[in-house]
Amino acid sequence: MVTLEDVAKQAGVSLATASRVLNGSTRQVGADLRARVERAAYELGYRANIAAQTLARGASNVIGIVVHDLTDPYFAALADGAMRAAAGENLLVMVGTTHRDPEQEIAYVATLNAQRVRAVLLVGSRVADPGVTERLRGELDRYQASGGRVACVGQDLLGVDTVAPANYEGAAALARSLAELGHTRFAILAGPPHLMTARDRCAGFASALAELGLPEPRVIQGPFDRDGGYRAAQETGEATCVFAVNDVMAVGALAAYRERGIRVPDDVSVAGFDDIATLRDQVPALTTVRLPLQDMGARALELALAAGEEPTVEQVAGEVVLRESVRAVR
Amino acid sequence: MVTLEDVAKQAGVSLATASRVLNGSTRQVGADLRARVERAAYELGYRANIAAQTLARGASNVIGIVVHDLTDPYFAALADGAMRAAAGENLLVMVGTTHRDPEQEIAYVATLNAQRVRAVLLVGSRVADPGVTERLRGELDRYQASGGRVACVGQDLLGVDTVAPANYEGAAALARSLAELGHTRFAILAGPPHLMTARDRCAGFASALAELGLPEPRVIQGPFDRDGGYRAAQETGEATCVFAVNDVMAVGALAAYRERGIRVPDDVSVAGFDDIATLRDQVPALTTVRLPLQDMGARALELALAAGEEPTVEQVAGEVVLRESVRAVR
DNA sequence: GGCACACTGGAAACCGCTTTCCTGGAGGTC
DNA sequence: GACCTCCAGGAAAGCGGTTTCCAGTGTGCC
Repeated sequence: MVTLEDVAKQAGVSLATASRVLNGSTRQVGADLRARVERAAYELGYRANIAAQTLARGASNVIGIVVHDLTDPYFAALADGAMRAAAGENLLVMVGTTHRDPEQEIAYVATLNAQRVRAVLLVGSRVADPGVTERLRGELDRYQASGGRVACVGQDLLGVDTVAPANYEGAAALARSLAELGHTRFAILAGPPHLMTARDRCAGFASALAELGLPEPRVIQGPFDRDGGYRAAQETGEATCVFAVNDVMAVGALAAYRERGIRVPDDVSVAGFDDIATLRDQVPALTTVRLPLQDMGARALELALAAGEEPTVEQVAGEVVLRESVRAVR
Repeated sequence: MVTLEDVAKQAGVSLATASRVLNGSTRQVGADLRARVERAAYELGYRANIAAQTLARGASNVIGIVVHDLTDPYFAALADGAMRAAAGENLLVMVGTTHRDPEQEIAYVATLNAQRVRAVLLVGSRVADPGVTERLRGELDRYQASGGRVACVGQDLLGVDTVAPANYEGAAALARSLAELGHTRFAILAGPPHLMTARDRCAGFASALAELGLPEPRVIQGPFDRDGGYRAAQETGEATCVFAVNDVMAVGALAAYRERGIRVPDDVSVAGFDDIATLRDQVPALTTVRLPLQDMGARALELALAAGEEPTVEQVAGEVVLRESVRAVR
């Protein structure tokens, strides 16, 4: 491994000079020494040891992103947005996937703290478990105490900068749009009760229905993924309109109805949430609530990096997008 | 920031002892000292500084994965497989996305080298540009010379451990299956000519047709993504069977046909490649060549970590999966 | 009882780089 | 011409760990 010292020696200069030339510094270096150093570095194929730099500078150029599942396009889009923003700031990205295990999430924060990453982005729904939240908070406190920056995408549960999609309001708006089409008997594929995102969307939808004086929707819980939607769709009974709390579940529901010969939207209307790009070509096209996922990811990074005294919570509105998977009744 | 020295001081032991207790070592430490150190570390909330550890140990516990685009489910699946494998080995993962820019890929290798990561995984098609390949090779050489490990998923172009999907053979097998259904007039949505993956799949398909004595397929080039498939599908003319070199393009093609009132598979059969999980619920279900993407990602990491003198090239077979997007003719 | 040996604990060298502090020379001013 | 300032270059002190080497102690064996 060629070190800075090798370069300095070959160029016939001091370590300090070589460092100043190669790795940026406010100090000037004379033209000929500078050239000698650059030449030596090139000839030797020098690559700075970033671990050493990080140690000496006391600051790294890495950020960490913790997501639940990269193969879920929702997280992929958020992560991608954050990574583009990071690339723009010349930051490297460390990605951890928890596969929905909150313990893993806590462990990642600890590890990223040990790595002294500049910022940590927690992407994905918080869970409604005070114990877990408490311990996560503890780990974050420790990290922040040593100068780490944190932002999260999801719920404002941690007292850190947060990009919060308007799950409740978005679902409520969707409910009103669907009610306007004449639907009265609703079902909600609600996901798991401990996931705040699922819960908020479910609650928003249900409360909008209540405000309109419509009958209570049938709420069917289950996993937050495609198969969860598929299975929950078996139990929607008489409902003429089904709201899945995310697009991936909605696609599962579409598959279930298709198999059973139930036509969407003729027999039942289906709506999702998120507006996942990969699913835009579904047939029938999915009615959903669009979230600007990439922007949200990028914004979270910005929030984390901006110093901000008080934690900022940024609400991101969703936009109801009516497509062919729903139709008007009567 | 609490350092090991703080812990040692609080526990009343030497730095060496504290290090041995907390950060793993072959050496034993007496029970009471051990307990004192652990207690002090806990009380102070000590987190080892990994940059320092990396520097001192001369080896990091990080690997790098370079992909083209995380929001493309193909890469997401490969990356996920690799990340699961990495988690099993207790390695952290640094992910870089090139957005299909080969220069970015080279730059990432340089950066990851500077980070002294344990291994680098290059995921995604090589490009048919000798200049780029040459420079990438140079950067990899440098990295490997200093003990770095490299593996790649895609083509065996770099003289490193490679997991190589059988693009040519898979496409050929698909062509034979489709020919068996009676099709004779084919079109290939071929993607861009410089992408080896696209090129190999296209060539495999075409040559199998040739061997069967069938007329030459119409080859339509374009981008490797959904919109590329959508646009290319405008030009398939008289073909009764269209092969898109990946699933995402095939979905684009399906959308194009749908819009134009061309029924799949009644009017035209469509097949893709990869068997992307997120697209399994497409209607009509996509005929494709299944690749075990997650396994491939995991395997690439294994290859990289295993010392291997000679670079291993591991062929991964694809499995033709016939679904409703194709039908027999005549 | 004496001696070799295994083992635990600590001092200190080192990993590769940054940055402070110091030195000497060039240039400017009165 | 003396004095001051400014600046380029180098020596060396860290950054926070790991690990080698050494010393001291307790144990086993003859």
